[in-house]
Amino acid sequence: MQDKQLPRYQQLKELIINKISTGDLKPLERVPSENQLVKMMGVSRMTANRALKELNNEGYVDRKAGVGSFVSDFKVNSHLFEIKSIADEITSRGSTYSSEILEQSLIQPSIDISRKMQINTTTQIFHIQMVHFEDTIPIQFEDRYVKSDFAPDFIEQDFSKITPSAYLSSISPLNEAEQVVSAITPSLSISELLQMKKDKPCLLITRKTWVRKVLVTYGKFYHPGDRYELLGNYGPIMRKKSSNKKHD
Amino acid sequence: MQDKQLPRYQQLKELIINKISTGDLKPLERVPSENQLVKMMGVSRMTANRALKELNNEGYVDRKAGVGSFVSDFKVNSHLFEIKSIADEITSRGSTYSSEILEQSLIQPSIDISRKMQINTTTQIFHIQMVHFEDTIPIQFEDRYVKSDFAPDFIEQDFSKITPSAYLSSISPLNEAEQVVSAITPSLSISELLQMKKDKPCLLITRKTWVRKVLVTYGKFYHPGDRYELLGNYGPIMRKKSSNKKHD
DNA sequence: TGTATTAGCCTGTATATACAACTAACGCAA
DNA sequence: TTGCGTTAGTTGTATATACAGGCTAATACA
Repeated sequence: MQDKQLPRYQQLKELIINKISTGDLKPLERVPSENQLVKMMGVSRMTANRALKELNNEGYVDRKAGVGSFVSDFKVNSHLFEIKSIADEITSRGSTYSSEILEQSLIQPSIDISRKMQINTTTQIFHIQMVHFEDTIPIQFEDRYVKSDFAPDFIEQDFSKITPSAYLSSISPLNEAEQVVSAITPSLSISELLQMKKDKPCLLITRKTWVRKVLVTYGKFYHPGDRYELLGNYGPIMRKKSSNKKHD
Repeated sequence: MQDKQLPRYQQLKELIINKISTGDLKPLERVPSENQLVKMMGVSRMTANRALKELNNEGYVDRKAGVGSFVSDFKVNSHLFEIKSIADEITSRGSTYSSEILEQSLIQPSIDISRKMQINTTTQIFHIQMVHFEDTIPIQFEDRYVKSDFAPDFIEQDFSKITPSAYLSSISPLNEAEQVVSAITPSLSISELLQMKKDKPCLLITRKTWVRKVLVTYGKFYHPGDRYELLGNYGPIMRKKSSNKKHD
């Protein structure tokens, strides 16, 4: 349809993004160097440089002078309101993480959920409900739906060992997300799960994530208001520093 | 101190950022074109291009092929959790905005506030408390402190005509912000101001903003949980489209 | 006067080239 | 074995050049 061809640096970017998305290139693996792209694709080095530099800015790859370019480890992503694993968050505070799984099944979505996930009611999806604890104190109730074709092995995972978030981003880095934050009074069952006193407020995060423009998960995350807050930093210059990861 | 000189494209960027920060270049004003920078600064066009392109990515300037580069209008900023005027937000929904000012004065900060604003208790600062309404329904209680040297005329403003946020960003675009979102049970006085029922939850946003690395405001913004939510979008490709603004 | 063309400036893209700085790995000498 | 210099490959920066395409305003023409 688009008879107008994309610029060459953009073609290079999409080629590499595709290899990452399909798993052809895995996190921490080496990406073709600028000079390799010059030979392989017949472009000038500046064009290859532009493609890799932009992929770096967008968080797809990490680059290091004298070493090379590598597929970035998407565990550290979403610089702003970090959509990271609640388990990492808890352990990085020096606390002990644990969890309790309440439900993990393949279901027929309700009308409401099918609409939110942009599917019809006959398409089965995964559903998980679990509570995350910080030193035995409940810190999040997770109520999540996942497209079954995106993560066909979802049902067999042991989510006491790896969180759904971590598992899903191990399949493919999520490249788009939307979240709505609100303050609610939790239902009785949720307030009990979170061991909250009656009428205490709850921070509710409703989040959708997309991979390659396709919605893959929809989830609600409930946090006790007195035990959790969301932090966000904004500013023009806010590049994350990459940690000292080993490469092959 | 830094005997190592910065790269030239970086020098260009800082030169322009400086002119924007000091007000030498104002929003929507024309920024030197690539060819002008070539002549003025004695760099090649590609170097000037890189500087302007990066300033564009970082949100400092808007560029348009065939037209030029312009200082961006920071009213539409913070692509993610938008820190925008509550009044704009309400009117853009088609509702009527109004407000009620409860306090507007120059005060001696408390120990707590002086620490949060990184000043000593003898430095006087401005304090404002007001309620923002959407069609006569209270939607936000604002409790804000402002450094007096940043906005010396703050006390004389008529904040029923222009919101504090809008006034402050008219003085200088805020280039850095931090906000913490939490869910609380409001105090009795606040729940009355917001016409909330007893024990209903409240979304509290605590925000600090900096201009040129100096903290200028500290504020708490309370929203009725059932009348307000925060939306955030994340993704690698999410450039905002600039509206059809007139340039000189 | 009204309309079409053109000239000129702007950004976007692409190439070829060059040198600097950094890093890992190898080889060689102490 | 240890230590050090060399070397090859990588990214970072910078220049000069070129053409395409978007936009505006001046110009030429009817």
